[in-house]
Amino acid sequence: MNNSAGPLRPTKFAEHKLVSSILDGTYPPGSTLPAERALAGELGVTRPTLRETLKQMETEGWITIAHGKPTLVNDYLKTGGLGILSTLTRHKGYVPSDFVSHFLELRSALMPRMALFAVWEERDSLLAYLKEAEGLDETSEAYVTYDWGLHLILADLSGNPFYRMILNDFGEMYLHMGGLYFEEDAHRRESSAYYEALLEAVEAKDCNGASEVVRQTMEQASALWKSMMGT
Amino acid sequence: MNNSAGPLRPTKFAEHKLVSSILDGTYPPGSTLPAERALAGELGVTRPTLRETLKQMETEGWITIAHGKPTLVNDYLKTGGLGILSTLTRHKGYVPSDFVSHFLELRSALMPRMALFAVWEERDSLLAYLKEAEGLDETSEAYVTYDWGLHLILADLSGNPFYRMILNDFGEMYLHMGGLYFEEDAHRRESSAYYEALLEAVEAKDCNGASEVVRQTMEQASALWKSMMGT
DNA sequence: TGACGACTAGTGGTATGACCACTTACCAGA
DNA sequence: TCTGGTAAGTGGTCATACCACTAGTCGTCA
Repeated sequence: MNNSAGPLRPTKFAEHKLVSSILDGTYPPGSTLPAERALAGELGVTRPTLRETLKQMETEGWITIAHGKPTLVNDYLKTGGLGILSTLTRHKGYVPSDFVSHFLELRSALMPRMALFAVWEERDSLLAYLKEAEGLDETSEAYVTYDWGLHLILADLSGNPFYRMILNDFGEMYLHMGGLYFEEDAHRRESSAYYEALLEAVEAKDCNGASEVVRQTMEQASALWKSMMGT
Repeated sequence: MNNSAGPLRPTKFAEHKLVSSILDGTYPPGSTLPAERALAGELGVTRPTLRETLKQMETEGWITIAHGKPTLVNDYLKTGGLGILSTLTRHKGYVPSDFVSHFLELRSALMPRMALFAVWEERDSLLAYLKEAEGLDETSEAYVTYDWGLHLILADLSGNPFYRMILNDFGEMYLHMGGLYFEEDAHRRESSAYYEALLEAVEAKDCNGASEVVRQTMEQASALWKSMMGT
């Protein structure tokens, strides 16, 4: 499993190089990329390969390609969708430091609502999942995986597909960041308590109660993170 | 301006054909696509062109490409991000009918929060924008554009870039659907009242009040739509 | 007989080089 | 001065050959 040292396939290499160049200011937003033939030469790949990469970057919102005109570099935070997140995550170091707190803030708006609908509509699969929480290994990986799975289940059961889609876009970022978060024993214990409280509310068929548990936990996590970074 | 009858460039044609084939069940989720060489032949395009299209569809979450294995068709509602929305919108007829109500539901969760932060942080540009509402032409286009612009401004002023990114993904869909919604005189009048109420709250520096105005309007719009479709 | 390993067909990945189509700006003619 | 064509630059497509990974087959060896 050559994880770190893999020579990178040309198409991946080109993407990585280009995104890096945009992020570090070599090709700042508003500027134009070199012509495809020239750019291909610089990167050491052929034009068809380069174009596959460019098309991908375009659908993610990094650039705008137009026939006859030079390719334009976008202000990705303004014009891009959530799709850029997965790519951004792979470029550690360029992820704005406040992205996590912004995500937590957003999550506070979404999760309580998802929980409300989820518990109301269907509880069986949710109950089954929550009961697995007891046997969790005390490892970071186990907790991130489980925690993210809980997010997804709530999204699915809410009946609104958009919740799931939004989470999908955040997936890579969450698994990456959460991996660090759950290294701490205290954080794992806190989450365990959250799972228990939620289980209790769900068993009591208490929609509003469950939603409230989620809300408090989310707000708390958000506030906790802000205070951690603030100091 | 050949809008409707344009012969469609090969790459666009291929995308449209493939997405249609996935949506109508020709290539159902879980199945595999024909080999690239064969598929290129069927579609009447060359392989490099086909591949550009496939790479785009992959980044949007429609399919999963793996070296050596046949290309897999995903269950886009499960694995895809919000990126598929723009493409989906272009395929009218296949947009699930309840997508609008689901969007309105999601919006109810997001906009009040955005408004709260926006009014708190900065009010000047918001005030300026809200004051433009009076001189709006009584046309559908004018209203959709303005209404969507208000969404974007609130997102930007909230300070959380994710709100803007989410809206960006919904952009095409909103402009399309909203175009129909604002055909009705009653709907335009209702929105006008909303803009006025919001302006009032913002001028009074009343964050919570503004947020509440937004919340009520969003909930009301959501409920209204559901009752319209329910009958 | 069973497990291991090379072989091979099928599929995606990349490379070349040529040509088509759109955009822009420059320049010649009215 | 205005107009229209023309040429250069850029993205879009084509055609074909070859490289690289996967999985199933089949022969070999213990």
